[in-house]
Amino acid sequence: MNPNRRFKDEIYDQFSRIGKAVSSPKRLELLDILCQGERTVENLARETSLTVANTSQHLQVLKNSRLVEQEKKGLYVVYRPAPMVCEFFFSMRKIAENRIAEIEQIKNRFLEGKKGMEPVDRDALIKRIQKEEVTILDVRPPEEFRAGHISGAVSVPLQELELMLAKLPKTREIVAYCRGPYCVLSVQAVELLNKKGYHAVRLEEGVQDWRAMGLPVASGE
Amino acid sequence: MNPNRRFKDEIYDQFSRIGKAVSSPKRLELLDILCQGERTVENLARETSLTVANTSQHLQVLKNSRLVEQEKKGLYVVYRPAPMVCEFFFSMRKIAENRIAEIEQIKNRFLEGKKGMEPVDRDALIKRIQKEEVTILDVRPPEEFRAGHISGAVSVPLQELELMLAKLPKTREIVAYCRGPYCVLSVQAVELLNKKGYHAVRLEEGVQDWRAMGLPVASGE
DNA sequence: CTATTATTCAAGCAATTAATTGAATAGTAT
DNA sequence: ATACTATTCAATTAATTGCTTGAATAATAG
Repeated sequence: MNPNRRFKDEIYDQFSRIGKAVSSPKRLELLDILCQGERTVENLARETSLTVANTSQHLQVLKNSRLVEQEKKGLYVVYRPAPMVCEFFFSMRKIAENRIAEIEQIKNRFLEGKKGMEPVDRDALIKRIQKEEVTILDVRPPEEFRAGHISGAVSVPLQELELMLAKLPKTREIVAYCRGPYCVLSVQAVELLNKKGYHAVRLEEGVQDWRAMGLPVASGE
Repeated sequence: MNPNRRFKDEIYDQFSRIGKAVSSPKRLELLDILCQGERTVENLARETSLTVANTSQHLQVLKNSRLVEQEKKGLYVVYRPAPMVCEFFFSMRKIAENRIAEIEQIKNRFLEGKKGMEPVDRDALIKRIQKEEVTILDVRPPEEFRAGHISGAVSVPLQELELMLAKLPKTREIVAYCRGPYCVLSVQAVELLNKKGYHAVRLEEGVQDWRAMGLPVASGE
């Protein structure tokens, strides 16, 4: 074959390794989770409703296309996204949200009929958060809160929310957030809170979006 | 199934439409070419060494994932990238170049033994270009030159290079460029020029990269 | 050493995809 | 109308991929 043609075929073949890695919905979900912080295989399997073997296979694919890195820590293998990968994932997500109308529809259908999920005036909400006029709940697992959270937020993992209810103010408005627009933890939190008589709304943005907007993020504690 | 799980599956399934679109080497090549300017199916088929039917099918896939748009112009159908798609493609290319070592190897193997292709001091070359100490040749097809080219460059499509040789200065250094690092037009141009006794080198960057570096780009003429 | 746990490997099946071929459609020119 | 050209459609084949299952490996604890 023509060497020029061969060169191009070889080059685009290499590029397509990245594309193949992100052509599977489950691998995208894995990447999304990994962008919140490193995880073990088992943890990822639980989050994605995959078998452990299947999760491991998907992670091998991601590793072979250099999108994730792994590190053995004792009995566990911890995976984390490679540099630049999260930015790439977000640009892909953004293009999907902007150009694929079905995504908005799926979101609306899912949130339909749920209280506190109506699209709020985002900028107004963010202003109130900044002025500390509301209580902000980070309902993700505690490791994720530690890895980075919205400044001023309180860590109340969804699982513990019911037990912690007593400590929350009934009069003050509550804003719950989790990993971003496709994470349902905050949806469940807001549902529960409203059922119990609190005034709660959901913030769609996750920590990444928050940071990307230039707003303050804290970590640790 | 659990409605939360269903929601996630549906969402990531939509995201994966973008990934599936860019998981094929040929579709990536098509996108790369389209980012240089709109094209007809036939033209794309010729550039990619695909059959017309096959090209059309790939373009349908890209259209269904909303990465390209089409417009019927008389007998022809003209395709062009959708908004944000080229930025996305470039970020994908960048991640591939940075993380997949094979790409550099393939490039080196291809350029090995060719004169004028040795990696030059890029910044020094760009300075000389800006100071107009060298002649810059844009060896892409004329439509692409018209759609946008490096300021000060002269359009000499590769096909016409041999005929235009007489008009080129033998003493002054010549810099040839085309679509970017994976376009071989400039490689062929530099090879020909050096064989004929000119002093020619290749600029790896394409117009997009040039613009991205904040350097002046012109169009028309 | 043995048992336990986390992860990976290997084989097999069902579903999806890329490329090929030949036919169909839609504009244009005569 | 008829001929011609660019593009798309439809059917087929070969190759690839995702998931499941059960076994293998590796680190740790008793």
